[in-house]
Amino acid sequence: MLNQQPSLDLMFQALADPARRSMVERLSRGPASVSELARPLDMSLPAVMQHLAVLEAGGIVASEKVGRVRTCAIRPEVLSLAEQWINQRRTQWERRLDRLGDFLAAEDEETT
Amino acid sequence: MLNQQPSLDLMFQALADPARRSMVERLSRGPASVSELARPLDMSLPAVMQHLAVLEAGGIVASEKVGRVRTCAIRPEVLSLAEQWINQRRTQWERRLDRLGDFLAAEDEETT
DNA sequence: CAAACACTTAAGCACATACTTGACTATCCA
DNA sequence: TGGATAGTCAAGTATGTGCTTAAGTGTTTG
Repeated sequence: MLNQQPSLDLMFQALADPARRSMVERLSRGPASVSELARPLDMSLPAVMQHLAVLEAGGIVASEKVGRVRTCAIRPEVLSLAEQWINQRRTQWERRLDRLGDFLAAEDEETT
Repeated sequence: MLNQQPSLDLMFQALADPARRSMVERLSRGPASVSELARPLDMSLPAVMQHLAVLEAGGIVASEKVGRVRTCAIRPEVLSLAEQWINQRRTQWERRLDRLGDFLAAEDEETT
């Protein structure tokens, strides 16, 4: 299938859980099976599957089943969307601060 | 007060809601009062206060009350932490892909 | 001083999340 | 073929989230 026009809601939601971030962290070092993702997590396999579903719903991760193993991988372009949203708000704020700084400096200049 | 050593959990959690992102978006254009944040949102003031509390718990926003108005502002350094977490996973994945590409290219070179 | 303003608190409710266990289904391998 | 492997489905439960309304508390302002 491999569709996906993911929402920021689901993307950030997916990243808001330590188990899911641990899975992403593992996947950032390369593809992995479900049980590989599960190994370091102190919870049942079904629980891990549910986390995986949340990551897929957020578009952060894609997976494909071959034989009896499901292999998971990161979707970096979606990760990048979340990154960009944050970056845009942050830099807008910081540009505003800079302009304010310039304004205050100019005003100071004027009065001296 | 102004303490804060925020967790990724609470940061991403805070960003995972459209009302809260709308508040951040508004704040990225400069400080605002609670009712200013509430104006475009179709919900009661108490609901907005609860969203604000989530944003503060995540460290994304700080606020201070002067007289009867509470003024809110973005904490860009915290926003930057979330950004960095994503960026690190994404670039790690992409570096891996690059190395893999190099490897395949070299292998191809060898066999021709 | 009284009314309007800008929150703030508390309580309650519907729905969503993060698990669990138990049972089941396909591969794969000896 | 039969057992181990890797994953999946279905329920059930406890806790968390996102609202609401109703009733406050301080702060201006006419």
